[in-house]
Amino acid sequence: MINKKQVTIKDIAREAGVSPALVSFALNNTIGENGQKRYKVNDETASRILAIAEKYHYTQNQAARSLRSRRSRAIGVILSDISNSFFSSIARQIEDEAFSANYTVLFGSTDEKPEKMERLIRTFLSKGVDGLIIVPCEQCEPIIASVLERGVPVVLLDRDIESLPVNRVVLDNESACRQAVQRLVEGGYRRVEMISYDMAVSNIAHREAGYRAEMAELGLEEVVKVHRVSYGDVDNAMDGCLSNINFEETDALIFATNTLSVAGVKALHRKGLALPRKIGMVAFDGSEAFDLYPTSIAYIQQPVGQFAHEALLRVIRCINHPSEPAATLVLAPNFVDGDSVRREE
Amino acid sequence: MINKKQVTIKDIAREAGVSPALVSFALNNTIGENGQKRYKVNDETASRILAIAEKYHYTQNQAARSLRSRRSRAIGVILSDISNSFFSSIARQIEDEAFSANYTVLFGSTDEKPEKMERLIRTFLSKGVDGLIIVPCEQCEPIIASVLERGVPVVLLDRDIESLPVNRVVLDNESACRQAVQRLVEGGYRRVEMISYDMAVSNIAHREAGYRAEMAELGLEEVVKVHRVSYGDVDNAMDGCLSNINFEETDALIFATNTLSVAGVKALHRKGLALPRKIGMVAFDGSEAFDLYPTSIAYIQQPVGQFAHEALLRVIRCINHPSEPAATLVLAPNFVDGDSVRREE
DNA sequence: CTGAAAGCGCTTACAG
DNA sequence: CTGAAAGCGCTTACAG
Repeated sequence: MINKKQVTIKDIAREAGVSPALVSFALNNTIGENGQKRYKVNDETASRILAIAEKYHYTQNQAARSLRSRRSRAIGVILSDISNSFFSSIARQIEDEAFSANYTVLFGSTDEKPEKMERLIRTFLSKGVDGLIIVPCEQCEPIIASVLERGVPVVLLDRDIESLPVNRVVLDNESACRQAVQRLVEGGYRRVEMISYDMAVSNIAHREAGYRAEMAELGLEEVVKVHRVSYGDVDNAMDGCLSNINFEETDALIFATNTLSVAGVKALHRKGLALPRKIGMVAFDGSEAFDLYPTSIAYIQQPVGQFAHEALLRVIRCINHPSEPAATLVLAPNFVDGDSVRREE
Repeated sequence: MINKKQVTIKDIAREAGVSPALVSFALNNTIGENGQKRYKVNDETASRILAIAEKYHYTQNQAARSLRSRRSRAIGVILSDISNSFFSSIARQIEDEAFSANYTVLFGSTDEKPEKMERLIRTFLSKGVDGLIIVPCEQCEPIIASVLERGVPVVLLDRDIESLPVNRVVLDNESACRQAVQRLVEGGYRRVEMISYDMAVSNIAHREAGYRAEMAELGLEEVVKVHRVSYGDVDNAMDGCLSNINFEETDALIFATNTLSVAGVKALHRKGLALPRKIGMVAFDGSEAFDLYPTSIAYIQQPVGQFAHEALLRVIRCINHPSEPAATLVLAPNFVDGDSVRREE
């Protein structure tokens, strides 16, 4: 920014008749997170300094501060796609809470591409972020491992990389899908299949595992079937996927992500398959799109607020206490009931 | 970030047997936007330097760079709410294009509150952003004026503040709503009313003005009516708003924003008012929610990509050529047809 | 084409 | 409780 005449600590020091260092102390004590002052400054001089700072609308030069203190008070958040509602909601909450905690946040979207992940991490690191919240994509374990080696605080969000000693906040995906199976079977469906992504990430894997486990538990292993569509043009892929399903046999579908769920309902609609009579379903995450659909759709609700809150909390804690061991937080899903799990007789 | 042993320009200089300054020149020439080199470095030494930098995974310390060059290569983007799909799509596009242009972006959401706007601007400025893209909210003219006075490059997005000498990228809101009226009237509706926000921002004002102007032009001024709901809990507000409308008289509704449109369709649905027989409508922006609705809904489509692209382009141009006069870009809306504007006889 | 020097604005030990 | 000094890593004129 081209600032004609930015007021500096020196200007304030001159006017107050003290040293620049003292101004720095005074200023940072007001900004300090907890009540206690690290460097005690005479209350009187402090308030004189603050008054002058106020008068000139002094704003700290973050670049100088970061350079010297090796802290940027910025964190990087790397998501799959910030225009996906699940991630944009999380982004919004992180933004708000980070702001309150006096941090700014940089967002980046990977589109599930490891190259983008790498570029984003590099950029954010050169910007000097104090920590990273990351939704890992396929094949990015080595990248994240190298970040950890450099001692950068990292929290993995939504998806896990089990082999890494890293903080994580994830959903209990297995139990989520177990519950989905249970409800559908209780509702009168038997041949429950899953539509998932062709993507090697932990949440997808656990959702599939939960589905399989519960089907087995209910003695339905012989009808287990997971259809996988590739990430990208979902609407198209979904039409293709559904055309491979024999709906005379298949009773119900569980969709493994929010995007798949919305695309799925649309595709079923296009095929003229009536919910819940012809086919039952459970979605992952709610959507505005369901509100106007004639049948209320049951879905697995993720605690978005908790995701955001916990991830931020943990990354900040990790910044302030780098030696604490990494922790895993598994959040409980909430099943939201709907008519789409009740076959009408 | 606590970096045990970050490689600096000095380390590279030592290994290459040159001065730190030369390393800086060499590095920045590769990074330089256009082909021409500002400081010419011997090709051989340059490539030697680059090889060493590569070898040690050198990443520039942005804080130092910003402090010295007074450029951060960061821009701040202040929106109403990044979890609103219109804004999150714009955010995503800005993020991508900024990344390609070697800029990082900071996002902030105002929730239409001038205090938040002010805090965000202060924070971003202290972070040293090179420029700002702002969706102004009510009562923030003085704040933005003071930013302009400081010489900070600003582009206003989506909404205008006419009194300010500032760059802007906005929609031709008036023509958008004129068209909406035309289509509804052509489709057999007469008593067209508008549902808008109780908010003093330019786009809302122009949408209302367009509606009024076209109604007048068609000789329907006596049935002009604008209902205003307050920003916040839209679903609730919408129910309240609709309960004040006599649907024996009112023929059709134009909704002034995307949030109002979705809330509107839902509320009409709850009231059991069938589209398009009982009531016609035009939405502002499309929505996933409409895809599953039995009647296809006509809407005014905003060129989201252009919004993002042009705003970024202009803020960067303004950063590089601060003396160029401010310019206004008015984007054309696109009317997407649907059955909701055709009254069935 | 290359080097030495100054300095961006701040914080951080270190003395007093 | 307060001050003087050094230095974070880089870029930028200025000489050569």
